[in-house]
Amino acid sequence: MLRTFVTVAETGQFHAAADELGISQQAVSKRIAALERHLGVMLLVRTSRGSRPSPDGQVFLPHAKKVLAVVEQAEQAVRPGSRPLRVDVLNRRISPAQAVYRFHRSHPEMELDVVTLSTENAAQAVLAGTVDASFRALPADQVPAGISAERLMDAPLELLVGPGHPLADVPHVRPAELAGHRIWIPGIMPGTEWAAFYRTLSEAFGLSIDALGPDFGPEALMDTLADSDSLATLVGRGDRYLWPQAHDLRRIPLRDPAPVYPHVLLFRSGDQHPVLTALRAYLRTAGPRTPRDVWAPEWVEAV
Amino acid sequence: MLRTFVTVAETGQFHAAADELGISQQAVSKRIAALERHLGVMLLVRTSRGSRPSPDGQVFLPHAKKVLAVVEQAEQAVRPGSRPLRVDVLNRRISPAQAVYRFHRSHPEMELDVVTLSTENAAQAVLAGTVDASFRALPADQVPAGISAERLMDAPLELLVGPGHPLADVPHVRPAELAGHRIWIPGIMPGTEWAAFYRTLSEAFGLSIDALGPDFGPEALMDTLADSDSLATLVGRGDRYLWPQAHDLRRIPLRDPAPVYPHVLLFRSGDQHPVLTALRAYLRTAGPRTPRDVWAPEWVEAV
DNA sequence: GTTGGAAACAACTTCTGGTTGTGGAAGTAG
DNA sequence: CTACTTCCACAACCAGAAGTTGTTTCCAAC
Repeated sequence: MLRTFVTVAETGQFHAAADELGISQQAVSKRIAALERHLGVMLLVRTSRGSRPSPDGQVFLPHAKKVLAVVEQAEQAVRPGSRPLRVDVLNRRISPAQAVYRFHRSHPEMELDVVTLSTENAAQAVLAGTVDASFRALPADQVPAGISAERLMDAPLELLVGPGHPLADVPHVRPAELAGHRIWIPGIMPGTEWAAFYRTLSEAFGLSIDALGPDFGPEALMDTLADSDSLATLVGRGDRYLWPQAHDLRRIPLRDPAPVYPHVLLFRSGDQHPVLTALRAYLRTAGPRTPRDVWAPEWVEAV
Repeated sequence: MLRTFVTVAETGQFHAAADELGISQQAVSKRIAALERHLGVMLLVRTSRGSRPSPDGQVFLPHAKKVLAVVEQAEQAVRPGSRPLRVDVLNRRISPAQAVYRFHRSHPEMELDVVTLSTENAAQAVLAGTVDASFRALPADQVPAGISAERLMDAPLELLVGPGHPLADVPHVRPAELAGHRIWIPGIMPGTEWAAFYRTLSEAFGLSIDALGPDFGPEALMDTLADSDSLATLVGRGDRYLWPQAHDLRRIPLRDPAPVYPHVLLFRSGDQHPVLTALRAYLRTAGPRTPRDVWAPEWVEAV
């Protein structure tokens, strides 16, 4: 209907538009009439030598073209084959996602989309082409054939506590000192490498990490933390949450050693997609540098 | 179809979306299936507890919302009642149109559209509400009741000639000196106040202005001028054409006296539209100032 | 007046897009 | 394990939207 109007406006005649659209002149007439009825205004002034946009039509024409262009973009975004690079992240707040956004802002011409797979098997999705790359912390022996893994970002962990927590005002804390404190990280799906990371971490330092419990979202977690004098959680440096501005929450860096969450980028081996190449290069240089004396699970591939 | 997808994505269930859209669950199912078939990708992953966007769906969702928003804008632009201010100009290149564009750029929040009425009777169109304001050079006695006229911009005329024209290199020229030169201004509709202006001008200074002839557009006129040693035309200072960059055309200001085209803004008396008020205020201050010793037709209302 | 071109109208046909009814898969409670 | 619930897909059916061909009206040009 919009396309019909645009075609008539550009050809100046119903019949020419009908030819171009491959339908009959009468069908064009009906479509235009329906569009005008829908909008409640006349869009075209009919003369004996064709049709020209009325004032309303002149105003509407660029909008109609814009709609068609946006529709085209929408279809392009999911058309298999020539679509933008698609990167999977665990969630959109963690530091790798933020780094991808920064990359996109500094290279606006590089088209890329960020998605969140709910799948456990991200490698399978990468192989199948559902996504082009995925940020994970996959153990080296779990990377299947055909998939490459590059450890691109180590996110140092920080303890997040409310103002009443015993550790609220220390400048930093050693992981071993967290033994006995209750650490709550809701929303971790069992069986994911995320869960494996925290399990390894808790075993290495004798922590009690409660990864279960319902996940009511980060806001609810923040509320709970702010009101509790004993509860704490772990976040990565660079993760983007509303805190600590709201709720007066404190981020306490972990040191000696500094546990890092090893973000690994999975992608199809040999994938030469230019945006993927550029993204990897960007992350190699622009990622937050790892502090000295880090701790990471042994099972993470050392790249 | 897009709205259906967005609704399902936001509610998470076909049935809830169907309720919200006022159709049956089966209809929603069909629509989504048709959309997925059209795009060639799965947009939703169906589980036994609802549906969530697939990676393709996650990418497509913001595009779909964008389409809906743009469609809404398009309808808004022509919806009678609360639509943007609509200003008619003789054509989009002349200085009043350029001034309106400048106003729009400096006040992006002021929504306004520019159209070109092909009607002779712009005042009628303003009264009828087809447009909210119209730039004309209407004689004072032709302004009908209910219409206000404000002379907002005097555009000094300039002679436009090719490099071979006898007047090509003079710094300025008096109108009377143009007697004997052939001046060609194609595309003037007889009976318009534009034609009346040039008729009055030619009578006042004994010029021979050829306002007839086919109008092949400004590019053709420029070509002709550039190649001719005797032809010239008149343009307003501030009119935006591709010249004089292309074709090596020269603009020669007219002086002693300086004829000005008196652009008058017509609008409904008492129209309090804030954008109209702001536009008039802007044009009063930002318009090009009139030089001393101007000439304008007597019949123009002196405001 | 006549002619020719452009768009609208009318009658008919097709098929899209809706409906109701039903079935299957997956979770959930007893 | 079985029964029940929830959620979506499939089938059959039906109305109306949207296409077709044929015809009429309007208007400008000859």
